[in-house]
This record gives sequence, structure tokens and C-alpha cells, in this order.
Amino acid sequence: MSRWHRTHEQLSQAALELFAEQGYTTTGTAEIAQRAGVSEMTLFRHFPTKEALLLTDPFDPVMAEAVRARPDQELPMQALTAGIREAWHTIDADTVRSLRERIRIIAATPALRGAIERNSETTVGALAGALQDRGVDRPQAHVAAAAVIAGLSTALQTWATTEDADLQQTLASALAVLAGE
Amino acid sequence: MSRWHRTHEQLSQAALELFAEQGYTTTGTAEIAQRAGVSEMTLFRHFPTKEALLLTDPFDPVMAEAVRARPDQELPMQALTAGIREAWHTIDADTVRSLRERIRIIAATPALRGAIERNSETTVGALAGALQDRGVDRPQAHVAAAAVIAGLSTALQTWATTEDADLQQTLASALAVLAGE
DNA sequence: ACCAGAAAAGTTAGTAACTAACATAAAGCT
DNA sequence: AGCTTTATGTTAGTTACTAACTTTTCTGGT
Repeated sequence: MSRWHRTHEQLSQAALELFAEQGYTTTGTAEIAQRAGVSEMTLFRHFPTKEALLLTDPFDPVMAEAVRARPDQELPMQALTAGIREAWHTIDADTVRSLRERIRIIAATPALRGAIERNSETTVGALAGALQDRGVDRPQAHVAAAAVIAGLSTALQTWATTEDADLQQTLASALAVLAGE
Repeated sequence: MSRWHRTHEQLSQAALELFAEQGYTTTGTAEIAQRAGVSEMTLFRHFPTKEALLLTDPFDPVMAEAVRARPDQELPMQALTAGIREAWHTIDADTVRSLRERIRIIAATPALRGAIERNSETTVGALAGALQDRGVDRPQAHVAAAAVIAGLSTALQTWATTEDADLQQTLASALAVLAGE
């Protein structure tokens, strides 16, 4: 593990702890940097904004690949929902727990409303690219990708903020609606 | 026209002018307030954030009403896309021009990526409400509404940034994809 | 017309996220 | 070991946004 990677994780972890302890808005970036044993400037070299400390999702490539692999005759929304359904079966329990915790913090913070959507540009781009590889034209590919990601984010939010909610079941229900069922 | 309404418009107009002249990020809130002949504090009493000066969209109620009026047997995504298609035929040319100008400024400003989505919470809520009135359960209604609004926003962005693009045609194409066609 | 009460705007002073420019230390390579 | 690159520190600023309080402007009833 390189040095950069180590401080990156230390910052991310320090931020999560502090956000959980005392809330997002009341926690300052200087405070986070201090707990991570690093200067404030360094924090902003690792994360472009304070928000980014919460929004690191590593699922983009997996989803895009799954969409690319769908049968040719499927329409955009079908290919996306089916691909995403497959991809989300592969993530492990630890990632799920961490994800849930982060979404909860986001949901509990008014200033972060829309933070997920704001941050999903790269994911949308990846999915749109996968659709274009299947012959969908650029504008339509972006429309479909943006729509599905927005729907997915919404579903994840209700999952994270509902007690005893089953992730797979929530996802299945959301993807079904998006597919037009 | 009340006093409050007058300064509200003056601020909005001053902001649009300055953003168009010299860009969004380089224009300060104090500068906007000055051109509107008002103090900076007053600006923030009228608009909660600098972003809000750009994002005043008055279409929410029309769309929700149109969705409510759709035939009962339609599935969520169908009802939404069909309702929105109808609603957007009713807006006048002036509104379209102003909308296009604002979206262009947003698209030209990296710091505003995702600003539309961030601001669409009320619209999503209204559409989700309309769906729930049709018997769709809450989580699914929100998923569908968020998805369609995200797709719509994406379509509007490509429309605003493409020369000689026809609004109705762009919308029709986007809504068709969302409906699963 | 006048005057109380409320609504809108001003003033001042501050907080906190982010940036620029330059200096320093630690890693990796030969 | 030395040289280059990469990661971090330091300092000093800019700018969106807030809090607390005061002053002005509008409004309605007598």
C-alpha cells in the first residue's frame, strides 16, 4: 500500500467517524485533517470537496461491464436494469455495510440532498458508454443512463433509511419499475 | 407588483446578465446585489444560494396534474412519460428561450454540474405524489419519478447545448427511451 | 391623515470551504 | 549515495453564506 493510498484511507475513515459522532455540517475539514494526522491542504489534495469524503463508490466499472454483456436485442432500459441487477449480486457484505452507513449520513444531512446525483456523473458516463457500444446513439444513451442511476440512488436511499430492509429485494423492485413493469 | 416581488426579479435579472457577461464563478454575490441596487444580505434573503438564482423552474404543478389525469391501467413509467409529453406542449416561447439561456450557463460552468438534479427535489416529490394517487406505492413512485426527471434534465441539457435542436423532437426521443421503447 | 405593527432591507462581524504560490520532506530509481 | 518525482506543509488569501441586531418602508384601521 503506497503512502498516498494510506493517507487517503486515513482521511476517509477519520471523516466517517467524525460525521457519525457529531454530524456532517458541524464537522470542519480542519478537524478531519487533524484526526487523520495531516494538514488541511492535504485533505483537499485527496478529495476535491468535503462531500467527496462520503461519496466514493467503486461500482462503476462492474455495472458498465455487465451492461455491455447483455444480449443485443434488448432495449436501453432493459439492458441497463438487467445488467445492474446482475452486477449488484457480486458485491460483498462489508461494502454493503459501509455503503449503508454513508447513505444514512447523507440522508440525515439536509445540506447533502442531491449529493449522490451530483456525484454520479462518472457512473452515468460509464453506463452511457456501454449503451453506445451496443449501438444506442449518444443523447438517448445518456438519458437512459441518467434515469436509471437516479432511480437506483433513490432506491438505495429508502433502503438505507428503512429498518430491516433487504437490499436485493429493494433493488429488484426498483429495477422492475424502471424496466417498465 | 409587491416590493418583494420587484427586488426578487431585479436580483434574478442582474444575476442572469452578469453570468452571461462574465461567467458564473467570476461573478460574486456582492456584485449581483450591487447591480440590483440592494445589499448582499438581501440577496440571500431572496435566494438561499447563489445557484438558486439560475434555477427557478415553474413547471412542476403542470406536469404532476397531467400525470394524474392519465388512464388508470398505465404503468408508472408510461404514465410519467405520457403526462410529461402532454405538459410540455403547453409552455410558451418566451419561457423556452429563458430556459435555454439558463441551461447554457449551467452547462458552461463546471461548478454547476448536477445543479439541476440537485434542485429537482420538489419536482420529483410532486410527480411521485401524482403516482401515489394512482395507487403506486411510495418507494416505487419515487424511483420512477426521480428516474424520469433525471432523464428529462439530461435531454434538456443536450437540447440547450446543441445548435438548431428542436425541443419537441428532443423531448419525444428522450421520453420514448424512458418508456422502454 | 396618522400611527401602530409588520414586513423588508441594511449593517456589521464572523465562519468555513476552498485556492494559489511556494517551501520542504519522503520515496523510488539508477 | 545522489537525483527526480511525488506527497505534504505553510501561509495567506478569496468567497459563499450566517447570526444578531437595527433601521427603513409598507400597510391597515381609526
